[in-house]
Amino acid sequence: MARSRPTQRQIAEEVGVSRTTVSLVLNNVPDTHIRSETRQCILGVAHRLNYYPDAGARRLASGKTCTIALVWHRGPDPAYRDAFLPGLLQGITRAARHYGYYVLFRPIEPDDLEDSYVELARGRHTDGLILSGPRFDDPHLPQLHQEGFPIVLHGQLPGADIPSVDVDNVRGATMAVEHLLALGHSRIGMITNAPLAYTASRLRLDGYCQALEQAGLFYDESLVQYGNFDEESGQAAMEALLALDESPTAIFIASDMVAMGALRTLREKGVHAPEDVAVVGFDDITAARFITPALTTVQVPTFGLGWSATELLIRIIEQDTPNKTQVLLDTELVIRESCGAATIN
Amino acid sequence: MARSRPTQRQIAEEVGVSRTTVSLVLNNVPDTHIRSETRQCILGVAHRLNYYPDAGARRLASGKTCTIALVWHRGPDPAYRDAFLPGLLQGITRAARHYGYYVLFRPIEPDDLEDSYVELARGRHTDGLILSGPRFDDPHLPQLHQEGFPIVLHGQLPGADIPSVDVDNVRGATMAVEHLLALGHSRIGMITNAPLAYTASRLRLDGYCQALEQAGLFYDESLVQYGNFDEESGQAAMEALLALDESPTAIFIASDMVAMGALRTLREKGVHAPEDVAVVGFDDITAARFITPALTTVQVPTFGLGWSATELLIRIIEQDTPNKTQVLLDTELVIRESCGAATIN
DNA sequence: CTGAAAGCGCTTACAG
DNA sequence: CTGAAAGCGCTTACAG
Repeated sequence: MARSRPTQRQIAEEVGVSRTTVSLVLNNVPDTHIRSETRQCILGVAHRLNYYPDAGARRLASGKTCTIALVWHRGPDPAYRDAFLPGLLQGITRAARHYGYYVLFRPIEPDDLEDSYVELARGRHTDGLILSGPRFDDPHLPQLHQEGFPIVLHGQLPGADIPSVDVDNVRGATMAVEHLLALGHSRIGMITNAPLAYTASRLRLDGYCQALEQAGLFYDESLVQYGNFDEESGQAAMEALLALDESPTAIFIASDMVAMGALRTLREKGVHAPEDVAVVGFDDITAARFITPALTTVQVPTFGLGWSATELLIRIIEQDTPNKTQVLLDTELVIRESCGAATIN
Repeated sequence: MARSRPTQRQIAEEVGVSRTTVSLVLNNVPDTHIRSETRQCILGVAHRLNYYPDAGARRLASGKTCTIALVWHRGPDPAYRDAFLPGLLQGITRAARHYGYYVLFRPIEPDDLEDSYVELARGRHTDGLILSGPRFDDPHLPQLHQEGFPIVLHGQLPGADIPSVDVDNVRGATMAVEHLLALGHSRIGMITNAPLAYTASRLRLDGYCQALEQAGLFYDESLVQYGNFDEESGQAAMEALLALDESPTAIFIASDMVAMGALRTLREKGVHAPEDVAVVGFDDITAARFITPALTTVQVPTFGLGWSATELLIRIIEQDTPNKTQVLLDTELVIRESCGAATIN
């Protein structure tokens, strides 16, 4: 890039007009009546010169970066979270583009310094942050929020009033269990997606309980096992459920990744799904439709989460904060083979 | 961010020193001997004031953005390409961070204007581009490259001398086929990952041919079917192979996604893998290890591709261009169940 | 309808 | 060892 790029000054000189006018025209500033000829002329020269405004200069002068950042906590199980990344990122970048923003991507590894994203805000690299996978023990998050820096969480931080976008975990879980109930099951087990310290995990368990209660069934603690993001945890949990005196006829597994392990165990033990036990997962990862039996699951709207988070963030940035800054998105039940619904009809 | 942020000027005034000195100290400019006390004092005040340099101002003054962009062509089958995104992005962001760069993410939808990434370069949003999934018919790519704008391709553009990083598709395919040969197969079919217009597709077919030739086997056109990124194409291709008078005893499928369809067809037809037909895939998508039988496949080093592309790009940006600007990364064969190797021993 | 001018917060020769 | 000064390329009141 040795050759010097065209500037507004050059255009101004060539057209014989002030730089102000050039800036006004190029930015299409409203309420500024420039003679149509002048306007056309400026636009023409800009185009001929192949002019693009310098991002750095514009940022400095305007005080806006027109950039948002996605801060991506990889979390305890990177592979699990990676399953959501493409959809989320697409939702974010599409919305950002739609509103004229750029997207900076900043992953935070588990062992990264926790403040590694603070400079993005403080150093004015970005006008706002989407923080995916917020940590309880992150001291900078509440502080930045307090100072008025625009932040939207993907996920939730209980007790904090920070704007957030998340999937409606309770309803998703309820839906899954209601589906199993509707198929005639009354002894329904559950494997959580993770330890209950994780908000999503707690909420999905709540949904399970609510659905049972609604159906007039009692909560049986022995039917609940705890997953831990990965396949192995699913295998262990499923083994425990199969070892019960009276094992469940249906199981809601609050994570497809965990369900992969559970299904493996069923296969190894010669227990058939859905004939011997019906299974419904959660997340709808890619593998869900390739596994045998194809997994009935609760689909997380990753694109929608990204889009909503971005829209919310941009409204906050542009001082148009909506009343409701805690958004929950609905899930959809994707019926495949593992629940037995297809076989029944 | 109403409250005004601290600036170098403020630090300078507080310490009683010029702004030049502050800048020098804060940037740790070498060969500039500032008195140690002054230095400490400046650093101290900067820290106390919670000073972070303004990114926009710095960009404007220095002419560097310290940012690279990943331009991500979603391609004809977004779902397929999404499988590589997390790994690639992680490689890129890790390397970028290591060298002090930020990463802008810019997806290009199939129907986007082709020039949608040009402004990133021309408007000085970034010091260089990684372009994943380059298009033949993209007129801006050669032009930007010609002008000396730093670009590294992820993938290849035959005939262009643009720096690029790619997986060694030929060797990967050869390795897969050699594995099947070593298991005693001599009638080995192939399903391509995509039409041959795609470079990777062509190269993987080449690798297949080379391995056969090396083994003294003849290329039998009827054993080669053409996939098209997705499951459905895999089903169709597999059906065609099964319909042959003498169907192959082993099949190399140059895409795991396509292999998912092929395996489905086998299952439906009651043909067992690996007993009746051995299968080896390519890519190692997440589903490969969850499917039954678990898919033996050629693993694409997504992280490594991202890291290498970034390193190469940054060397080019920093005028330290290596001699070799076309990089091919090795693959690794991941042996699972579908090839029968595990069963044999 | 358009222009002269200040200013955004840095970096970087240049001078001492 | 340190400072005065110019300049990066924009935007934006303000004035006419």
